[in-house]
Amino acid sequence: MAVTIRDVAALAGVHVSTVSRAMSAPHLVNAATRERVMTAARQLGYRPNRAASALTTGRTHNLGLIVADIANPFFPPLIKAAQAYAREREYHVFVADTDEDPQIEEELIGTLAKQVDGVVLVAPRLSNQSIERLSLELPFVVVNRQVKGVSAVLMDIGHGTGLAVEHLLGLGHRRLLLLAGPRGSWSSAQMERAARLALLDRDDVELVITGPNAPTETGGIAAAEGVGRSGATGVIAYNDLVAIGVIEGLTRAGVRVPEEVSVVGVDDTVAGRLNRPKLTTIVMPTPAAGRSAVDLLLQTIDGGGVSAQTSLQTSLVERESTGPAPAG
Amino acid sequence: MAVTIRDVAALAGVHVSTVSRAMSAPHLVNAATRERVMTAARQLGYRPNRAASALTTGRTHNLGLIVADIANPFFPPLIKAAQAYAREREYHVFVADTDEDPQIEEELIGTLAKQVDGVVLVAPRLSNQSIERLSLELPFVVVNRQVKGVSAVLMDIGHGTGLAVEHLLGLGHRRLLLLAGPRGSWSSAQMERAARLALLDRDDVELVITGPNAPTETGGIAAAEGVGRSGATGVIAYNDLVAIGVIEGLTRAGVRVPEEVSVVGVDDTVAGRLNRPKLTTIVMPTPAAGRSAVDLLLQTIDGGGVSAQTSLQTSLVERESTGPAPAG
DNA sequence: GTGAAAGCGCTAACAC
DNA sequence: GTGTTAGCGCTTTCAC
Repeated sequence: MAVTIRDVAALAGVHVSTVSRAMSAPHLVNAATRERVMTAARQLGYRPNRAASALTTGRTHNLGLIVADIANPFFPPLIKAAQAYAREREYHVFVADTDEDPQIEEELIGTLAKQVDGVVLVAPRLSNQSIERLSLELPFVVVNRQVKGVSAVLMDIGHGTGLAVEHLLGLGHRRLLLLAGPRGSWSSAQMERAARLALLDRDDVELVITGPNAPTETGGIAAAEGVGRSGATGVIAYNDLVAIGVIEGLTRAGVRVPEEVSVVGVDDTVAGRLNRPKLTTIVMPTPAAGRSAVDLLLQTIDGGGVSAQTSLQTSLVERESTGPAPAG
Repeated sequence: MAVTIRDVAALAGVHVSTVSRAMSAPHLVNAATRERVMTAARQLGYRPNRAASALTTGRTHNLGLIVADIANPFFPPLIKAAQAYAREREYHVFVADTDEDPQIEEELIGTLAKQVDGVVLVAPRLSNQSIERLSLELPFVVVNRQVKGVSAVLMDIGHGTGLAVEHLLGLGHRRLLLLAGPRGSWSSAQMERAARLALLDRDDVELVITGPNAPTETGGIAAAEGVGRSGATGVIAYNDLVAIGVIEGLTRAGVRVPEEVSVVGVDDTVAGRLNRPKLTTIVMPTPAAGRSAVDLLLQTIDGGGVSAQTSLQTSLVERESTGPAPAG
């Protein structure tokens, strides 16, 4: 086997407990002794076994990060940032994909529980009730979801939606279509609320909301035909993928974007930046969300369970998929 | 704390070792006893502590997966597949990002070592020598890299490159440009070799190779101006991102794709599918690679360290970024 | 300031 | 077939 604390102790000529102290409570040990221990450790290439120390301390120095679909371009920047920040704080992170299945999600939490100090749940598919129950046993942070008593990182998509609505109104659009996301999606609900709110005092503007729509390009293509039927000239899609799909569907049907119909996405993924026309989209601060989630989680862990919330601002980036409403 | 094997033992009225056996070696225990144990376990919601058992068995049931950049669209499908397959086999996976930095990569391996049974290194930036040395201490599988004595999953990019060359020749292109990847990239080297090989007996065709290029859209934009200088009408880029960048750069310079210059990418990422024109690209079987890597790793772990290789076929998908060579 | 000893949750001989 | 015991690598009282 690899080198253990015993080997270090032997080489340094001290007891194992002294080595342990030298590593994790240096002030409790004589400077000279500590030096000898450290030298011995370096010489042997000693690395403490985190799993072993977890057994006594109850701290694994591991985190779980559970997402619905790693391959969905929304998640990778968040995962990357979370993982990078965790590394800075000397934590490792288990990344797991639920394939949008709440049962897998719950199972994953169960099997991960003993090996982590806490879990970040990104846009979970689990019910609030389940999350509340589980959060009694393990610190959680949810991203883009609000659950009583559970720390959360929220990207203020409502604000972004308001921006998108204003943008379209400014371009002269008077008939708007909001393509909702999957049933039960928190952010979709926020978008709907915000869009309604923004139009409350505008009785010259009509808002149509359709859904649920699959959060994918295919979902967007399927939704495209509804655009024509709705008569809307301004469309806000649940996410970039859906927006890209809508544009694709519209283009196939001979409808030009943005000349005849303007489309706004959500997320600001690579996909949207690469699409032609380049997508006007609501920017979700995913890297910041990843960092904040880990930060909050570590606070929750250290702070002994007080829940907190971080709200992150969204913004609108105007590119090529939106333009002036067609005359008439 | 949570429920332990002791609680189960107490409830079932047996010794802890019997519980342990009932869980991991059921055939060694009386059917009736096992039943009682299982019932007790279920009743209490008992979950074995993997970290604790790892202490005695030496098996953590965890894997490490180290990639250069989670946010690069090449990786997520691989990560997703690896993680899903690992879950089926009752393994959890630590995912870590090195930011293309070999030092971080090595450090990560070091800190992960004690907590995993093996590590998958995807397109590592580490030197062969380092990998060989590290592989003495821990089972590894490398993806798209060949290191003596280390199991590997190879995507046969050489074959794909041959296909791309043939495709361009068939379209009448006689002056080809290969945009190499980062220095030290195994797959870039394979591509160069294959391209040269494919043109060995064609002295009517000229091949120019330039590089290294950053494996990003920006790298591609930067490379675009070299295309004009080379006089090439057919370009094979190191990956989709570079291809997209080249097209962007070319377009800005007023060069039309594919009418004047044809561009082939590598990877078949979402990005390429979404790009306009849609990218003709060499398809990398990334999900299969993720699965195979985990499979090989588990074999290596169980089999006690014999190394093996899996080679995965690549193919070419023709879309809109390639076309007949311009006359003249 | 350092050593001795007990114990975290679990497994693996070894008895019986 | 089951209980006893020791021990994995580490931390944490408790003495001295």
